[in-house]
Amino acid sequence: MTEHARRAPTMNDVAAHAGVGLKTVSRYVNGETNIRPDLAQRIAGAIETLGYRRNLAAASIRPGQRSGVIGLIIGDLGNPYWSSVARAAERVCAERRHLLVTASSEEDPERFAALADRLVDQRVDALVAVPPPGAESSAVERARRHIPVIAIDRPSPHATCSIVYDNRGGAEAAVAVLREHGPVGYVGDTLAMWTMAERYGGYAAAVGAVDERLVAHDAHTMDDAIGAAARVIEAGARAILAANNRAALGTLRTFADRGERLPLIGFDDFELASVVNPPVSVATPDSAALGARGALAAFAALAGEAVADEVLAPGLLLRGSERP
Amino acid sequence: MTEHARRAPTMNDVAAHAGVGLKTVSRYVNGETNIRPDLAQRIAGAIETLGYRRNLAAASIRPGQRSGVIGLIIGDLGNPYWSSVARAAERVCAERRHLLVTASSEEDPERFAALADRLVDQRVDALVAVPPPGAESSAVERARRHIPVIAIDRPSPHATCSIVYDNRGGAEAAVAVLREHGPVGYVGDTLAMWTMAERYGGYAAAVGAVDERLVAHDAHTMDDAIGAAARVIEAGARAILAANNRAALGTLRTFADRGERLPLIGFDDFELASVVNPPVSVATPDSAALGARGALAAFAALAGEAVADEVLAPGLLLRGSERP
DNA sequence: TTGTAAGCGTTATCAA
DNA sequence: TTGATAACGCTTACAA
Repeated sequence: MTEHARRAPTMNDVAAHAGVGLKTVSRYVNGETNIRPDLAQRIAGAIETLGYRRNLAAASIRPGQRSGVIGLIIGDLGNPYWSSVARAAERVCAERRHLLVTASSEEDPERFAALADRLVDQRVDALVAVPPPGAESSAVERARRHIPVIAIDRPSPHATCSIVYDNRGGAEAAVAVLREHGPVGYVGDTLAMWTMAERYGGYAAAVGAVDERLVAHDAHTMDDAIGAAARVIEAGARAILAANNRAALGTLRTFADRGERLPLIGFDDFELASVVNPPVSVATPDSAALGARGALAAFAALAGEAVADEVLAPGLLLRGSERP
Repeated sequence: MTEHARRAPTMNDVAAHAGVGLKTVSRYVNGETNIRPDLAQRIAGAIETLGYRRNLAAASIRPGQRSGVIGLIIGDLGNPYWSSVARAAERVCAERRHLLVTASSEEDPERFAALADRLVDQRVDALVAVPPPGAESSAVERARRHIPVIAIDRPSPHATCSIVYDNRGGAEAAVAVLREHGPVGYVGDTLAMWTMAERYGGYAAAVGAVDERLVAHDAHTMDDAIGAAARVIEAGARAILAANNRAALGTLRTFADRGERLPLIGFDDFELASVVNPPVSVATPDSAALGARGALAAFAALAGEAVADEVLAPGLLLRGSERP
């Protein structure tokens, strides 16, 4: 039951048990080759019988040594967009035999700062983070003094580098497709979010003169999105750009309520987007690519390589809903 | 650029800078109260100007000290079911100011063992893990000698305790609802998976005499699931129990292909299950509860409290698809 | 090839 | 209340 309460055997215990010096055990454990075979045997036996496991935390406190752990701060692990980022980052870490500590900021600057500080204190080797809107800068700056910090999804001026999607370009491309059906409406969330501002910027650039009645920035919740979509449709929109997946779902719900469907392109892919009828087209930042590139940049920075900002081109997945 | 290359200031540096003893800084950093205010001031100043961050990894190597990190091994972070487990566990950890290292086993016993070993080596305080089908026992047993190990989703005989859902009961309840419409078909994955075997067991118990033609255990991929569902329907099923969400999606696709819909209850909730028409009913192990209870059990074990196996009752979410 | 001794950054002991 | 001094489990000179 309380088996684990017993003091864990140390490298010293192994050395004593095997009747060799401490350093020889260290060599063995670290896979160094120059060890007499019979000693190696004895050490292996001692490790086995004692149930010895090396203490990586202890090994890593020496300067120049790394912990083999990467930190990741995303918005919310429960959101498919973010969990996809995390999964991709985890995969890159696993290939390099690193662990990943994942934390959710809930887009709260204070929580973000606390998590970033904690991760630095825990001595993760590098930090991949989605800076929340607002005053994240000091937290990033602080972390940056100790470890490489890669900002993803949104840029951060203090990060080692930033990897973001071309949200603006994605919106422009979507509008270019929708425009032929008539006035394009826009349903999105607050412009305080960098991604939203970028997407709206792309929309505005593509439509030329923005008709404010065709635009909604208050799709904060699903209900808000439903209302916003209804408003935009009633104002005369003949096609809709929904600037995130909540807005897209709300718009779909509004279509159902009104018994009328308009050409629609959403933003951010969502599960089952391909299952509803017609399948929903989306301009989608490939979240997996974000996570993967972020982790890769972290490893590059750790290896001392130069890392540069990246802007990943958004794919436009046309599945059918962009047509009348 | 390479700001972080500089050697990080240590507690000793702070002590020297503030002109106080090492232990006094330690006291200050650990929030102990018996410190002369003026010394506290000097220390705070030194910490600020030096940009000192304490090294939690170094602090935790002392026996009896904990790392403040919990390990979690799930099937795949990219799967909403598992990411929901992770998110719930993370939330419980965050409340207790702990970090969570999440790793995906991909249901591979070897990968699982490697991850469990690594997490123990990294000295996480406790391990919450989903044991993959097959020979996980030795890995759990090994980890168990060092730290509490909580098995979730599936039982493990070597774990400190196991927290699972009543899959059998959920399947029985679902069949009880579907039965009135005629022969109930079953679409699921291999019985080598503990959860599948339990669900199928519940199905078999509820239908009494199983008609093998109405049963498919080969829904490994979405395509397989589509084929399996078609077979079961053609064999005369008048209602379907889909034993995981892939099976449910495949069955929905088959309905669409055939232009015919049967009463359906799925297993494991999925995003947008409530959005498709009609909304899909599911017998759902509340994955969030699994993660939360798992983490809570880990903390209980760490606190020296007795922990016991738990079987969480599955909820049956009837949304409409269970009717003709 | 092997082992001793000196750290690494922190916490704990204990005498001042 | 304070601060030498000794751990903690490991790695790394440096000898042997």
